[in-house]
Amino acid sequence: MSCGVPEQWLMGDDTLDDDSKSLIHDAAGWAAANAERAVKRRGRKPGPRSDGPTISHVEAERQRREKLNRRFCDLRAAVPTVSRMDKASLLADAAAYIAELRGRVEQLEAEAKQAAAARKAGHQGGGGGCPAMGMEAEKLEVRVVGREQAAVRLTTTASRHAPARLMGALRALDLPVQHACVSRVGGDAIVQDAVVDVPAALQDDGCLRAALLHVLQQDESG
Amino acid sequence: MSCGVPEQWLMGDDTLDDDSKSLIHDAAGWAAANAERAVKRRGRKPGPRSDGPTISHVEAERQRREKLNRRFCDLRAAVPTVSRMDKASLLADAAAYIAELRGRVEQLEAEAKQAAAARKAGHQGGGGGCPAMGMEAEKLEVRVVGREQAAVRLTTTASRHAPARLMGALRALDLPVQHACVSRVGGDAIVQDAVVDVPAALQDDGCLRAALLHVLQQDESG
DNA sequence: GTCTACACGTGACAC
DNA sequence: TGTGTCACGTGTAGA
Repeated sequence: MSCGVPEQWLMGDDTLDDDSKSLIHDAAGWAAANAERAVKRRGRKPGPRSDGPTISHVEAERQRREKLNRRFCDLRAAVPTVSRMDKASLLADAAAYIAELRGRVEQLEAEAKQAAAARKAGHQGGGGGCPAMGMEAEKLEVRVVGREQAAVRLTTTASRHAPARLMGALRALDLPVQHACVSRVGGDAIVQDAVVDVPAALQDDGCLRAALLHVLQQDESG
Repeated sequence: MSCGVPEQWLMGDDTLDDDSKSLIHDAAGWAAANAERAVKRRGRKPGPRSDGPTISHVEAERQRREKLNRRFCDLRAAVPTVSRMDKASLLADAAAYIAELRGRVEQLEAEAKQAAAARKAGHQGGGGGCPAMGMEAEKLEVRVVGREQAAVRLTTTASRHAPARLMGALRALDLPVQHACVSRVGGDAIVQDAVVDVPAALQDDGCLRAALLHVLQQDESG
């Protein structure tokens, strides 16, 4: 098996099939197993015994010890941080590792929850279906310039993803962006300047601005 | 202490201060402790012994057993899923619990890495998912700069509304835009430069680029 | 030599 | 009833 123990644990029962079901209850079988166990035998000697009903008890206890040691081996394989090859230290390390893992799970789950909450926020307008919420801090300026182009400036203070909103609105109106510049000032204020192509039907400041505002109000998410 | 064991574990050493440092090496102290230990004494009888140098060995072994049982108690407290009050079962449950925790940590970390890329469009198309159409004329460069920011450059030639796509992708990944600049050159080629905030989980060039590409591929419309 | 850790056989419970 | 688990004292091996 060789689970990494120094040279002990899982005593010399190498020839005994470790099926954990091979119960040897007759004296002959136990004697054979005991003879093969002679190598690297630690504990007390068998001593003078009168073979009675206790011999099955001895074997049962032996198998119990084997099972326990096997479990120790498994646990040792499951714990990556093993300070010493000691049984007691292994138990302590296992408990510490479990605590560490649980802490990491807790932190990761909290992060996931927070991220999900932050992402879901805004999509569900908190105070009723008024789509104009948050527009108080927005200002949209539009000026048609030249023959088929317009300059657009959107200033926001409470829109985490205002760039996506403006670009999405321009796409919704099919206004190709010729140039754009986004700057965040002071953490939450965002100034966006853009130059877009404008079809003939929208070459009016008020008309274009109304169309853009209408589309912007459809997308209040962040 | 009462860590939840049935009525055993932490044998009748109730009067012995469990400081794990009270070494009783003199015969009188051991005799007193042994007398108080008389209640609920399991194991073998003392038998006819000639009080010699073994008495300290007995006490040392006793303290080792106590320490081991204490560790068992601690481990039991750390494992929430205890099937049986058995020592071997506790070891197996601890190993299983560690495996479960590790699996959860792995999954959560993977989820955190992927951020909310899967939130935009819920599982579209079961066929492997190679929507590389139209991507030949696109190039995305990502470089994490500074502590929590990244520079992104998207160059496109066949995407009429590439600005909306990039900003939408940045919103989908919840990457706030600090600065951005869009320039159209020659009619259909568009160069976009942006500086975005990046959470700790995505502060890796390859990881961030993969996430952005994945989201960009969801939005091939124009 | 001491000290630490372990396996063993064994008596005693408990179900 | 036995069957399973535990604590105990002990012998032993390594540092």
